[in-house]
Amino acid sequence: MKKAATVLKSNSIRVTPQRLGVYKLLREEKRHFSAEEVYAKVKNHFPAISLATVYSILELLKEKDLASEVRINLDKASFEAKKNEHHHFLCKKCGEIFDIHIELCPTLKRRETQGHSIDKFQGYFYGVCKNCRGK
Amino acid sequence: MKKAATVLKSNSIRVTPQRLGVYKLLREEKRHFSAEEVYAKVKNHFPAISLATVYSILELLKEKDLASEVRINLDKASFEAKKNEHHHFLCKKCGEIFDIHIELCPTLKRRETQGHSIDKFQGYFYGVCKNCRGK
DNA sequence: TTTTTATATAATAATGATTATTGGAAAACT
DNA sequence: AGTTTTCCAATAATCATTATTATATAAAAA
Repeated sequence: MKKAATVLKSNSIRVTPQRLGVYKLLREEKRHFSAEEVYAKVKNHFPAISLATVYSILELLKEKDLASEVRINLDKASFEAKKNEHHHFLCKKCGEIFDIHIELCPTLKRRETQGHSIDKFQGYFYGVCKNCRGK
Repeated sequence: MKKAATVLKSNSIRVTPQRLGVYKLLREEKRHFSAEEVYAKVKNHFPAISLATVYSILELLKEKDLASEVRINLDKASFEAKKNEHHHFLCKKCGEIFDIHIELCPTLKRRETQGHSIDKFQGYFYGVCKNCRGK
């Protein structure tokens, strides 16, 4: 895997420690983070970083297609490093988000439906996760 | 179709003019409303109603499964009267939300995946709607 | 390496959606 | 009617996100 700094540069993002910190966090821990969580984590390395900076870095990574925002939670956004198209599952007990890798049916893969042209499709699943089942 | 007041009663919701107003709006105009839009509309009939009341009524309708909340928009919730399971399309040009009625593939109809049990599936489509295409 | 220049950051403040509170009004029950 | 319960309006409070701005810093130029 390419070094994080190289990826940023090749996307014409000026490399700063804060940006590197946020991007590496998303790439290395392969889970979903709220902006607050990113802030808390990155703060360990850069105590002076501010929440607003975290938001602006996340926005930048989104624009450059290095991160994506998931809105399966009703109250706040989650962020993850960009991966192949996949879908999400939200556990209503523990609140954790899981990636769902499922091959979608042809109907959902169409790039057009009812006259609308489709750029992107996101599948959101809700239920109880395997850890919480039987508790 | 049953009268709105009857539906509320049979769901053990005490009928008040405000509740009736909100519920009838969602049932009769079959589109998606933000809380602000519901407020503006219902205000025509009940000038004294407050936004907080609108939120609390929407919450109540959701609990009783008479309305549902859609979060295809990143910044605010949309509400609609409960219908059969369907999916949503958000136009990135005009911001309008359209219902998408598509038969799901068997994979998505499973009530279980990767060990998680699934209550609900929501498909979100993003793109350019038929009205905005070719503009 | 130093200087320059543009951009990024920190530290607020501001905004906008949603939720909590509270006192008083209306409905249901006795 | 009197009592109790629930509802509602009118804030105020909260929480996520965005805007602002003065200072700091990375990359480019000298």
